[in-house]
Amino acid sequence: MSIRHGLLALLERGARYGYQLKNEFEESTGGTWPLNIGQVYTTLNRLERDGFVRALPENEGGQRPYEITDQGRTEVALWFTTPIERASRPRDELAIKLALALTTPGIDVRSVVQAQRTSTMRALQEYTRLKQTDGDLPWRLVLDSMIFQSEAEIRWLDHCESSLARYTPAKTEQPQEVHEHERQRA
Amino acid sequence: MSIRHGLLALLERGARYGYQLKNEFEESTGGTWPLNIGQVYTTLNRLERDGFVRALPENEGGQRPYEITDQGRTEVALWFTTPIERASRPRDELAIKLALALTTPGIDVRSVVQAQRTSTMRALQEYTRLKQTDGDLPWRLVLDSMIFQSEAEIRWLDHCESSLARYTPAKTEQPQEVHEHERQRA
DNA sequence: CGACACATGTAACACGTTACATGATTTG
DNA sequence: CAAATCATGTAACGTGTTACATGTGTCG
Repeated sequence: MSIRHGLLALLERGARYGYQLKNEFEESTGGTWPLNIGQVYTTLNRLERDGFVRALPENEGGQRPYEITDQGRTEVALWFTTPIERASRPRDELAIKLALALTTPGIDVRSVVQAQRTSTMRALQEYTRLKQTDGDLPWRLVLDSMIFQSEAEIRWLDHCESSLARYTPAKTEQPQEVHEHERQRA
Repeated sequence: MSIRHGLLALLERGARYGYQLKNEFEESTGGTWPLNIGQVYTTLNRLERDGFVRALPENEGGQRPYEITDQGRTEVALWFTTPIERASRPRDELAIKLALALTTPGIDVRSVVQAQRTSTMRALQEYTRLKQTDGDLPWRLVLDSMIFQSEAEIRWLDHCESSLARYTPAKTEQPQEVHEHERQRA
């Protein structure tokens, strides 16, 4: 529902037409999440269907602006004041993947973890590099969000690895060739 | 694509039928992400359509197990070895919300941030409480993931607030004797 | 003129959600 | 017997993605 509400929030600043909405949406997050223009028009139709926006007559430039309705304003206000619960967010694919990797035979969880960490660290470096660039406050905060999330992910991956080490006897990590795998568990 | 790949990974352990898959999927993440049973059957149909699984004949118990195909095995392996990029994840609704709140007139960003923090901290407490309970490793790691993410979110929210303070002159920070309900909007 | 940005829209499709319909088996 | 659990499936709908079709205006 981010696009729906996002566009609605943009319309609260005044009437806008599709192309404008796409640009302002992308600008406000520094192009972090590109928005397909087609999506804008379908979303606007749905918003109109639900009574949150109203299409204005086509203007001189051949543009078709939309304006927000009172119902739309209520909806935006509700969106802003209602916190986002973790349970209502999409399933965390990475967590699912690792959880399943643990119990899938023939999968080396450690290499899964390591490949992910390498990728995430590269992303983190790119975000940090981008931070040197200057931009407006909204964009910088979005970027910071990515950074905080990446850091948390790396920490979690490290944590997974050490939890793993505690549960499964290390294979051939270093030259410690103890035959741990013979050990039995109660 | 988490369900699709999740079910496929479960099928790599052996043939399973729908109901079984639902249960194993939920168990492996400790019920963090409940899975609608209807979704399982539609997903199985799509997986079959795409050649990743094969329906087996109905057995004595009236169950209809599916088995993974070679193509399916390749797909699972690819899933496990390919890191998940941040760009390929769903848009971060919270980041979008805050970015837009900053430039939406009449929205008090600070209260948005605070409401979210309160909610997130409550969730974090609940996760921490759950950690006392015992469960298997996959579930504990999923829980840890939620904890790490919540902590990162709180850190980010704090960071947003202090960035905000640097940009907009603080209003009435300490003595909150203002009757909030009297406040007018431009 | 040709390329590019501006601007609107549709169609087909993917995944996911909810609700509904149906029946068998187990258990208090 | 009634209720709960097990088990399969379908229908309707929602958001989001991609690709396509179309047209105007501008600028080198």
